[in-house]
Order: sequence, then structure tokens, then C-alpha cells
Amino acid sequence: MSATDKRALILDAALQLFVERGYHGTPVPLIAEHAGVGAGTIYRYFADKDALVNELFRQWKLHLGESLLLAVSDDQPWRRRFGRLWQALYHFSQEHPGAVEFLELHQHSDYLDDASRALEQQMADALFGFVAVAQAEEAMVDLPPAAVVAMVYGAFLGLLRGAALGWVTLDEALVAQAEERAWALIRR
Amino acid sequence: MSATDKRALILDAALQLFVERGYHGTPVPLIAEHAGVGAGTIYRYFADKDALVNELFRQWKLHLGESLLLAVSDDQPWRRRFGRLWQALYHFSQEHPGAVEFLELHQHSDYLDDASRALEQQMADALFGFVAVAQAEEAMVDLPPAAVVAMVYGAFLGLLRGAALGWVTLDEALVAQAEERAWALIRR
Amino acid sequence: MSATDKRALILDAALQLFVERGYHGTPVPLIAEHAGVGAGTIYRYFADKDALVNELFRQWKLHLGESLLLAVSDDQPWRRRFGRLWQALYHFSQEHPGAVEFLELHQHSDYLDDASRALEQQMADALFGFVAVAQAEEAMVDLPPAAVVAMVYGAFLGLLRGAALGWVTLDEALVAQAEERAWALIRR
Amino acid sequence: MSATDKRALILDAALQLFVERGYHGTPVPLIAEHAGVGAGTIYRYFADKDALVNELFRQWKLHLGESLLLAVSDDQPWRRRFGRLWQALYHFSQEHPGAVEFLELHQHSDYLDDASRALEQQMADALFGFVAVAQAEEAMVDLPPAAVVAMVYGAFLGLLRGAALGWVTLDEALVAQAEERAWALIRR
DNA sequence: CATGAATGAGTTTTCATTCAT
DNA sequence: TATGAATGAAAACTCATTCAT
Repeated sequence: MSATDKRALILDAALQLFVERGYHGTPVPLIAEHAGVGAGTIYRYFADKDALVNELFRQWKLHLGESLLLAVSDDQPWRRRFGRLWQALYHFSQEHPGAVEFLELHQHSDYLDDASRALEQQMADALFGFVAVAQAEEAMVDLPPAAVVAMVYGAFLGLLRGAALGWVTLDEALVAQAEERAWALIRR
Repeated sequence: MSATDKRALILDAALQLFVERGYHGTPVPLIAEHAGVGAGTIYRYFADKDALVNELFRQWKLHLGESLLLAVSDDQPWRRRFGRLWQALYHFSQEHPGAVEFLELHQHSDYLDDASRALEQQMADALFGFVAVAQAEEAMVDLPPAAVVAMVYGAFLGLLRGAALGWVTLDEALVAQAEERAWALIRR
Repeated sequence: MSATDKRALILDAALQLFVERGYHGTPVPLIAEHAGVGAGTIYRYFADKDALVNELFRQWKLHLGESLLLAVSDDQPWRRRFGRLWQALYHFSQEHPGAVEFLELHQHSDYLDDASRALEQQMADALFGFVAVAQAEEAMVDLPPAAVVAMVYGAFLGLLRGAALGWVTLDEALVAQAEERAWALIRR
Repeated sequence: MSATDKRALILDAALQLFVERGYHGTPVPLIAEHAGVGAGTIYRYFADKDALVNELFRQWKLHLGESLLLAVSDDQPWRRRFGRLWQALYHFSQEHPGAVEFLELHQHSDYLDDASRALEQQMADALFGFVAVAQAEEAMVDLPPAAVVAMVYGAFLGLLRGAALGWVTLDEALVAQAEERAWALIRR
């Protein structure tokens, strides 16, 4: 097995466990066990547990950010661009189970370092900018862009959480309906 | 100081610390320090740390549930009833800082006991029922009730999170606008 | 048992173990066991193992320094003052077994902090000053004061080491003879 | 590179590191890194870390012993023989930096094996014998031979330590003066 | 009742040693 | 033969919980 594989196994195991049990609730040896490696091996790839969680955060934040930016980059009507964003979010959450939930776990955390916080700010600013442009073209409701993003993203996270709790069954049909409602939330 | 006071001091300190640092990230002696009591004293009021967090969960879940049910219990037009619900949520979050955030921290947690989970289910069912009735009266969008609740509650939590991160300034005006948009999200 | 007692028990146990096994060769739980306390207790009195060894170093460096300075502070002939110094060193080493050896373990150590090093320098300077004054009065050989101190102190440490290895039996008589020879080493 | 070279590289790296950080404070992989070999390679030349340190000890103990015995083997006046011993010690310490210090690190160590201890005893006995003969010829002070060796060797080590701490600058001139004083220490 | 010093089980982290390449 | 990634046993350190005061 290559070193890259092992690193990836560790990150994957950590992602699932952090989502299920939280950062402080997850012992490093448990991550190792789930990754199928020795406990000491984790410290060959990450300086410490903090470095691991920060790398995980940045990896998924970047990955999600790229997916979302790609979705809205086309020159399309705003309704269509929003639809692609919403679908990208959905498909990302399905293809990378736990990743979106993980990114939300850590909002106020003591263990996120400056680089992680800076990246988070950058991603947020990109979304705020997207909303601001739409507002300038009178295609989106005139709330502070951060509030628009917060509500839409919050609504999506609500669905994800509902699915995790077994209250909602997320499928293409429901997500399409939800997209319609989310658009109603923000369209002018 | 009465015993009730001390119990309340402990619960209040625990609430703030759990929100800031998470359950596993908060040492019991730190709770004691913030509460202004001895570490041993906590164990005179709660069997262990698990019992404390479960009691806290149930206390606030009940409190929030009562506030929300009270808000929608009047016989009013649905738009009005939704508005009262939204405002109740907002005022609750302002009057009890941390409580709403705390309740969301613990969705999949290992440490919530059966009683807490049952209570959570009960509260959720009450909200789902509210939505179902509104749908029966053709006042609300025809999504699964759980999805409606998830999106609206998620949107509100998004605003709260945005406020905590300093991205949004929550005030009466913004919350009223947000209410309007949230209604757009769910109205038929 | 008072907190001071426990602190002293820990310091005493650490002194003996560090002399026998070295700093890095002594696990904290072993210190705890020898002190008759729990392993966690050590961390109530000392921030970490480094803080413990530094405190130990400063305690004995100060104590030894006081004993030596007291010995030479009287206004006496130089031969007599040296004799008192030598005897003080001997009695200190007998009354506080391990302390002198411990102080010599740590000459180039990574774990001594700035305060410990500063104290060491201060004690050394005091001895160098003592020699310089004796030289100014033409009572002591005209080598660099540091060299004089190094040789005399080294000769004493050699005896101590010889005693520890069972090669020499240190008693009043031998120490008195050795004092005579050490004076021959440095007198003008 | 020959096997002998690699073995020597490892021993040299270990010598310096053990002097700087102590045996227990020196990780094997660090020795490997300083030696420019792989960590696993060390175990092709030495059974384990203990075997390495014992081999190092015996190598330098033998080497130093030979140098000292060579120095005193000539049939010369005792003052002259002592002078050659002292100079041999000095030159050995300069030509093999760290070696003399290393030999002193390990006086009471748990990790020295029987062979190393026996060798140490043998070297000591040789020196004691040298002193005993000198005493028999009434050329040396009538202390126990071990005490004479301990004081002289200790005085030399003191200078070495003083040099390492930057308190003394060891050069030919100082060492010659120090030799004079050391002789004063032991001559009848 | 209230406390906080004490503790040992549990956590993070290190490192001597092995072994597949 | 040489390597260095991998490991698990052991180290440093934390913290939920107890109990003497």
C-alpha cells in the first residue's frame, strides 16, 4: 500500500469518526483501528491530532468550495445557477458522506488553526460575492448576502441533518422540490 | 445560596462551555470553576457528566418546546402562526444565549440517553404535526412535514450560526425580513 | 498529609531516581510510586516533568550555594576559609545524598530552562569571585578563577563518584586528608 | 562504503548524541540520521540500543586505557610519568571530542552490561596500581590509591566540564599550569 | 452539604525495533 | 545488504470521579 493510500485511509476514518463522535470524543487509536493502521502510524503522517483535523477541514473545505464554484461559474440565468449550486451541494454530500456535516461541526472550535479559519472566510466571501452580484442584477432578495447564504445553506444542512436522524429520506425528487422552495426563499 | 441556585449555576456554566468547547472538550472541573462551586459539588447534583448533559438537554428541549407550542397554539391565520413561531424562536435564542446552539450540538451523540432521544422525537413530532395540519388546510407547501421543519429550522439555525461567526448582525429588522423569506419558503 | 509534604516527597523521590537513572530514564509513574502518591498527583504540583526537574535543580543549587557561601563568609585566613568550604561541601553531600550528584548530571541538558541556567551561572560567579579575591591577596594560585574552581570542585566530585562506585570509603579522616591535598592544589 | 565505515559512522554519531542528550534522551532514528544511514541499518551492526552503547563504552574505555597506559609505561621519573599521563588525557580529550565526557556519563547506569563494568574495573585497577607503585617508592601522597585517582581524574574532568560550559578556555598553556597544580595535589 | 486534593483509567504522543522491499 | 515505513508497547499527561475534611 502506498503512503498516499494510508494517508487517505486515515483521513477517511477520521472524517467518519469525527462526525459520529466529535473531535474530542474520538481517541486517536480508534481512528487508527478504523483506518486499519497502527496508532503510531498516524503520527508519521500528521504532527498531532490537531494537524490531522485541520488538514481534514481544509481538504474538504477546498473540495466543497471547488465543487460549488464550478457549479455557479457558467453564465446562466440566476435560477439555473442556483439550481446547479443546490444540486452540487446535494451530490457532494452524497458522494462524500460526512464531509459536509464535518465542516459544520467545527464552527467555533478551539482546534482550528489560522490557516483553516482563513480558508473558511475565503470560501464564505466567495459565496457572499455570488449573492451580491445576483442582488445587483435584481435577481435575488435584498438581504445582507451573508444572511442569504446562511439561510439557504442552513436549510440544506437542515435537510441533511433530518436525513441523518431518519426523519427525511433524501432523494432526487425531494431535493428537486426542496430546491424549488429554497429558490422561493431567496428570489426577488 | 440555595441548592436550587447552585444547581442552576452549574447548568448555566455547563451550557456555555458545552457550546464553546463541546461536551468531550469540557472538563468537569472547568464547569465547576465557571459555576463558582467545587468540582465535587457537581456530583451532589448530578450522578455523572452524562447525567448533567442529559438533564441540560431535556431542560432546554422542554423549555424551547413549550415556547414554540405556546406560539402556535392560538387560533390564527397560518401566516400569523408561523410568524409567531419564528419570532418565538428568535426571542428564545436571544433570551437564552447558547441554548438553541446547544440543542443542535448533540444530534448523533453517544451520550444522549433514551429519555433525551424520546423527548427530541416528541418535540419533532409536534412540529411535524403542526405542519401536517397546515398542509391539510392547503396553507403550506406539500413536502414531507419533516422536510419543511428541517428547512425552516435549518434556515433559522443558519442565521444564528452566521451571527456567532460575525457574518450576520441579528436584529429585529433582519429577523422580520428573514421571517418573510422563511414564509416564502414554505407557503403553498 | 499536607500539600507541602507531598510536594517534598515527590521532589525527594525524583532526586534519587534522577541520580540513579537519569532524567530521561525515569518515568513519571516511577517517581510517583517512590513518592507514595498517584501519578496524576505529580501534575498537581508541577506543570510537567520539565518543571519538576528544574524546580529540583534550583532548590538544590540554591541550598548548596547558601551552604557554601555561609562557609566562606567568615573573615578567616584563606586556608581556614577553604577548609570550611571543603567541609561544607562534604557535609552537604552526606546530609543530602544524591543532591550534589544530581546537580552535576545536568550540565548540558536540553531540559534546564533559562532560570536554572541563570542560577547556575550566578552560583559559579560567586565562587569565581571568592577565588579572585584570594588571588588578589596572593593566597591562591594564579590560574583563571574558573579553572581553580573547576579543578577543586572536580576533585571533590571525583571522590564522591569514587565513593558511589565503592572504590573509596569517604569518612572524616579521608576527607580531611583530601582537603589538605586540595589546598595544595590551589595555594600559592 | 564499507561495512566498517558504516559501523564507525554509527558509533561516532551515537557518541556525540549521547554526550549531548544522554542515552535515554537519544532516539535510535536520530542516531541513524546523524550517521547518514537508515534506522534499520543500525540493527544490522548492533543487536539493540543497549549493545550499541556498551560497545561504544568499551571501545572508548579501551582506547583511553591504552593511551594512558602507553603514557606511563616508560621508565621515567614519577613527575615526568605523571606529566605524560596528564598530557595524554588532554590530547585524548581533544582528539576525540566527547569520548571522555561520554565515559563519565554512565557511572551508575542500568544499561551497562557486565563486560563493560568489568572493563571499567580493570582500567581503574590499572590506574590504582600505578599509584600504588608510586606510593611504594614514596613519590606520591599516602592516600588510598583510588582516592588519588579520583581526585586527579576529577580535577581533569572539572576542567573539561568548565571548558564545555565556556567558563574555561583549555589550551596548552593552561593545561600545563593545571598539570603543575595536579602534581602538587598528589606528590609526596 | 460543600469542597478540592488525590487518583488511576484513559488519552495523546514517542520510540525501539521489525520487516517488506 | 540497506532501508525507512510501520508498529505496539511504553511514555507523558489529562480528567471524571471519589472521599477525607
